Amino acid sequence: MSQPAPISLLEELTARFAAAFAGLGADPALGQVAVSQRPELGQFQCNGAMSASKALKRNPREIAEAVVVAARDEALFAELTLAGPGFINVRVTDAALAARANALAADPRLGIARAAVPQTVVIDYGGPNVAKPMHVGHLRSSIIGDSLVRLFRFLGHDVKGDIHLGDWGTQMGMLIYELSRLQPNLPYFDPALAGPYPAEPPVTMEDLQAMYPAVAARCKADEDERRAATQATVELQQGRPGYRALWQHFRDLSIAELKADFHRLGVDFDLWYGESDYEPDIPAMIAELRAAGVAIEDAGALIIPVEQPDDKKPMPPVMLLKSDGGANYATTDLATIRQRVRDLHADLILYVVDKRQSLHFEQVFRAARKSGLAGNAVMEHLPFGTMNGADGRPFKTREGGVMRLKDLIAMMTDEAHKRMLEANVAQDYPGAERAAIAHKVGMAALRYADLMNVRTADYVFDIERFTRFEGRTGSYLLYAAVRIQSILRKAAERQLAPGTILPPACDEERALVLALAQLPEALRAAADQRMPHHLCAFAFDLGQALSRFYNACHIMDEKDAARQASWLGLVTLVLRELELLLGLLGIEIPERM
RNA sequence: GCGCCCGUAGCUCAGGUGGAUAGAGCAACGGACUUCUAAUCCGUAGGCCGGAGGUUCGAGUCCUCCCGGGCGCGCCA
Repeated sequence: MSQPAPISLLEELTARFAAAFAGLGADPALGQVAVSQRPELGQFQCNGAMSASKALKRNPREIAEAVVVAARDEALFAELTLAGPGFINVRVTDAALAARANALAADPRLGIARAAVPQTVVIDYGGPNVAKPMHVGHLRSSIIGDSLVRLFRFLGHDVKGDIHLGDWGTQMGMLIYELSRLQPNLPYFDPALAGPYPAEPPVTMEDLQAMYPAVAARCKADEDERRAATQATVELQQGRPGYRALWQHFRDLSIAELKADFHRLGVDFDLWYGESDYEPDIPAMIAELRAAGVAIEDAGALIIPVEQPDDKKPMPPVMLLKSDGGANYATTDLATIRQRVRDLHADLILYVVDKRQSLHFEQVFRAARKSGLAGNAVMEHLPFGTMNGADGRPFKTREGGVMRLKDLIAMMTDEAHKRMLEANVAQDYPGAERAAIAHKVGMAALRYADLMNVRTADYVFDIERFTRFEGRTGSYLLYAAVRIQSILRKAAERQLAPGTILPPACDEERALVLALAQLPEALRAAADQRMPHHLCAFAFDLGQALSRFYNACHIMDEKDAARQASWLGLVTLVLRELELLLGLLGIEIPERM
């Protein structure tokens, strides 16, 4: 029933060398095998002999020789050679490679083990705000988070992706205040009235999006305006019925808009909780924190000190209640952790949030641990860098405003369309199919261009470069997959079926099998580091290995039927890995292009 | 001021726990198409890895200092 966890090729090689090192009395960890940096010398390498030299007080070269003798296995190793001070270079037999490829082909999970101990993982990403248009600042959080959701879920964890909507706090008070100024006669503002209120919202989404920047700017500039907005916020939080009714309208309008935007982007959430959902829990949480002596009064506010003796920097306390009695961002975040641990039974909580908020999360995590409300859950802030324009400043529209996600998606699709026209791609397909392909190409370009960067680094948005059909782009990978699909269709027409994969007969074929065997390491690196760019890099390497093979070996013209069937099996396997990888990146592959 | 992140080819970026000659894409130059979709592939050229010390048999990677850039630092979210 429960099958033994599959072991990757690299793990198998490492196990052999680890045993050999252990046999010499050295640390088995020194047996770590890596893909060779010098392909002309070997496919893999092990450098442990040099490190072992000190502990064993022996010449590294001697150690390497002894390891090679101990590891010897003619079925697995085609070649074990020594070089330099004690490098061990490894080549694997073609028979072993073929066996590995067939094992992958036979495994629905492509050799990827399910987590031995599945965890409940809550991933907090997206984080759009009600009434504010979603802009490119939310883009990275959304697509990185989405990719991590897909990855952790594939690895067998119980994943809950939570949008953590910004639907509470000052911004809502600002909007209510702004509407009271613009339309003071609405029933929501009549203190004598406690409802019922109209079912239809008094404003449209467009109105809200115009109101927010206006009122935010005035609050920033004018003390009185700010006070009025704060007053509205406090009254909302105290439950004034008209304000709650308005808030509900604003929230409903925004969610409808957000769902449409995220759908276009291909991002889904399991949970649509918002900050407001934790609001009722806050008094009880504060009472607990007070009772436990964790929260203390300071200068009229309620705080949790979180500094530690070994801090190298000043660590401000978490502000639970401001001196005006209002709750804060951090308060909501703590209440959220409390709920995720108590009700969702989270083992791991990942926050895909802008790197500028790292101090905030440091404080909140400390407070959550100190107070015990995090239980045993592990919390991690997964910071990401900014998407910049060509000027190196955060990406803006030509007019200098924030780029709305909806417009960005349209831009990407249009640009993809333009490229397709230039390259004469899909021009004879039906218009609806062509449009669908353009959307997929545009989204693939956007997601790949974003995810290929190391998460924490800033990157430059360059739509022309992203949508190119050449090089490290989403389109390149779609093309690789589509070419395989095309071959498999042609083969099916000729009644040719994929067969057992034979030992590779040429360098391109061998390199392709070797690339295929490295899938587990790519997924593991991406998951361990929570860095999807490893998936991007591996997908490109695999695509390139495929293209080389494709150029060198003409499948449909192959005369040897067994070899032809083997090649069909091989490219089927490549397609399955590409489908998995692109799927984890949230990239959809069209039937044809 | 204190703290965090970053500086690698003309441009955009990779570089597990320190390992051999620092890689890729784009751009440049030269090749391979009666195409299983050339959106591809092969080759050439391009580098004092910001600078200076140090640890080590070995440093892009670890430590210290400096230069240059980004960001953050109690009642915003």
